[in-house]
Amino acid sequence: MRELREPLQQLAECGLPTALEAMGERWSFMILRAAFNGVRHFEEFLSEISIARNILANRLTRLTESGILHRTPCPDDRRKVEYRLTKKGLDLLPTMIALRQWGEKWGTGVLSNPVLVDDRDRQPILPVTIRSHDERVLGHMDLCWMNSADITPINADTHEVDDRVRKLSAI
Amino acid sequence: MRELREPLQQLAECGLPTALEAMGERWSFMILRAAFNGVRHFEEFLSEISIARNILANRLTRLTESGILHRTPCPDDRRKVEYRLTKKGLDLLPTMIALRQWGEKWGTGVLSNPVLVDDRDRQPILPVTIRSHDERVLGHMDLCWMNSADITPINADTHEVDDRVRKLSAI
DNA sequence: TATTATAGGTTTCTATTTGCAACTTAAATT
DNA sequence: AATTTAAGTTGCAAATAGAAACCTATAATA
Repeated sequence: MRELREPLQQLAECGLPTALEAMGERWSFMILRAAFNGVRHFEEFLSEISIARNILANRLTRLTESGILHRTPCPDDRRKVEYRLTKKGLDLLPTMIALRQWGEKWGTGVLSNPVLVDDRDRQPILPVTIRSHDERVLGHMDLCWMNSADITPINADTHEVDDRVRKLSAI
Repeated sequence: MRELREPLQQLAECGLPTALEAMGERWSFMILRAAFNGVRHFEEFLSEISIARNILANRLTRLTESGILHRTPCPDDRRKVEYRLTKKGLDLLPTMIALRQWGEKWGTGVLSNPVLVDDRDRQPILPVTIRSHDERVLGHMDLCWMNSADITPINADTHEVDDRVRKLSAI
């Protein structure tokens, strides 16, 4: 980010306000976390999170409206409703993990247990970081803003990393 | 995350509530974004963000109290106060970028410009992802929870990636 | 079949938070 | 000395959050 300041009139146009409109309300991230942990029903959310009924109802509606959750009445028990993460909702996982890791790192030294591991090798995941196109880990001093028109395109096919990322986000 | 559900009683103990306590209020992320873009003074925040004076004052105090911003009276102009990101605040960059990228990807197809690039090669950064200890990009189906006591330690020295990350977060 | 329990809400009312506008205080500029 | 700037504070109205009771449809139980 350095000395280069993002053109400030355009600050309003970035993705952050959009994201906050969907996820900026109180409890939204907690509901999301529960959903990632397999929670699917109203009463289940209610008992996992210490949230008021009406607020939960409101948030679930809003998360559904914004396409983060999908609401389906259960065919087998018609009292029940299933809330499931959509692709859009699942795509919030990096954000959520990043936020959570930050909380763990800087919070009151509660060493978190259990820990998130890669199912394949059972090793803890890395801290979420910002990476250059060739996967180098970047700090905030390594970043700057550029007009997208001024960027020299590189041949993405020669970069299998980009492919992996593209493939992942196309699930 | 798969079928393995995080022990739910322990849901309360993860880093997310901590993080949300500091960053969960309305405007906090917008203030953070402004700070990352070099905004440092009260009136400057006020003109960049469409926030009310009293709310801004309140948020700046709270962000300062939670150690995300550092507040210093300016020596050269003693009316002014400087708010600067601390290390703890800077460490929120991956979270913020992840959130922003999500907003850009799923928001109303406003192709964002300017774009964040690596200062070194002027190429756009990658989408923020979750990675295994050996840098593989992981999706939510690749993750599971494990008791930290049950994890087989690997020799971190043989993994230069971990070193890079460790070095970065030690700035 | 009648009764009770469960699931997923809604309603009502109160407390807290947000937001606007005006005011304040100290320091710098003209 | 008068004005402007910076960083707040105060007072008040509107919006939002939260607790508790209530409601409706369905399912399970006696």
